[in-house]
Amino acid sequence: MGRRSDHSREELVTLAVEAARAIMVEEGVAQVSARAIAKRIGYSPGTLYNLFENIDAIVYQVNAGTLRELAAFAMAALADKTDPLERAVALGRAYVDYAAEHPQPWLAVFDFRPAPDSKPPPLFEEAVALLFAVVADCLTPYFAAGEERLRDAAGRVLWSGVHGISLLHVTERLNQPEGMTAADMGELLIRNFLRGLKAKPD
Amino acid sequence: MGRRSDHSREELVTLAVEAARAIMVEEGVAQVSARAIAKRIGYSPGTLYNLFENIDAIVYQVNAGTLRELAAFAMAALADKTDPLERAVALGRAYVDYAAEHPQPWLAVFDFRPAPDSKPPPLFEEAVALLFAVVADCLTPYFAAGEERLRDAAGRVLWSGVHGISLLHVTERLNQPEGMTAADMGELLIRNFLRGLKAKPD
DNA sequence: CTGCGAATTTGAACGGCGTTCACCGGCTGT
DNA sequence: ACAGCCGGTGAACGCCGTTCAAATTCGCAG
Repeated sequence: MGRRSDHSREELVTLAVEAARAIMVEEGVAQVSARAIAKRIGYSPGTLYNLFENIDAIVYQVNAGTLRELAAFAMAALADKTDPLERAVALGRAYVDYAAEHPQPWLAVFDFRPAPDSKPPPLFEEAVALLFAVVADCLTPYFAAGEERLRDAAGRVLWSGVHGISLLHVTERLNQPEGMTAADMGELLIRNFLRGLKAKPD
Repeated sequence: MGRRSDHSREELVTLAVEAARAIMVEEGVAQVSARAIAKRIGYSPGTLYNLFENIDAIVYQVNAGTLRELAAFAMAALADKTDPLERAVALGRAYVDYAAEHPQPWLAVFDFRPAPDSKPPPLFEEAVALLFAVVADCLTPYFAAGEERLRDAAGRVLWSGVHGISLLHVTERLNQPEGMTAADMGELLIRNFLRGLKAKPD
């Protein structure tokens, strides 16, 4: 064949990314391959290399969408909450719930490990920075003025902790006691950690 | 060639697992391949399939060793501690430090995802159960008799949290503030969480 | 409407992966 | 000494990512 132009370049990019996401959801990130995507969109593998530098670039696009969706989901969960503690709890629950509902895309985001020489993708920096703004906001009441560094550290700790719970849950290694969901575990972490912060002057 | 017998079957297994570990340490788990292992030990790839069902089985053996080493390292860190809080902190530090010092093998343990249909490997259950015995022990003073379920949940939460910190640290996404190590973050988590537990009757 | 250059798609090809298995040769028991 | 078995071999299969010369179609100038 030759030139076809039944799709514009942009449409093709969208098609490819959507196909990749579909494969990811249905079969896991490991099954996302150039040949599999090409077959789905009715083009040949070579075409993908006119649109993307490599397959990782496609996965990266999918991951970007996943992070955007996660952020939107988390923000929606905060919409009606004003109390800092309740906001923190809701944020944690949203994080764990999103991961549980979209395990493959969520895992793909964190399984993506750029080669050590390649530039670090701005994705995490951005998305996580956004999340941290909210977390830091929830934590502000727990710290005196001038303690922003400590507050930010606490925010990172809290996020890391909830992330760990999510990860072990999604990979089926959390083994939470029956009657308790992964989100409950996250809430346990957040409430006790923050209660510990408040009790700090001991 | 034909039969060689310059190594017994057991020696061959050991050689293969050691070679796999060496590749893992030097180049990451992704570079561990049948051909690479075979080349290192001076045999052909086919030989490995007389010894192991597949390559995952070799990685699994390496991971088993890693978990044993991690457990030993953690236990050693506890040897001179008696106070439950200090034991918990020391355990967390040991976990984070071990991961930081052996990033590739440690990552390989958690990157290993058995196919959903295959039997879940007893490795994690075992190793983590051992770790939990220690964690639960540290947490006992924080719970009344009859609250063992809650205590165990708290133990899992704490481990998950420290694990998350380790993971994000090793994959360079923790972004801790300067002057603060990943182990410090773990300690922050543990101390505040446990202080929160103690303060529970609020 | 014709023809041609440019743009785009293709798919064979390369080297690598896990895995299989028919073959072959050295070891061992007789 | 010799047969037979054990176990190592490596070519082969079907995947993977990636490249690129060739083929084809599009759009435009004349």
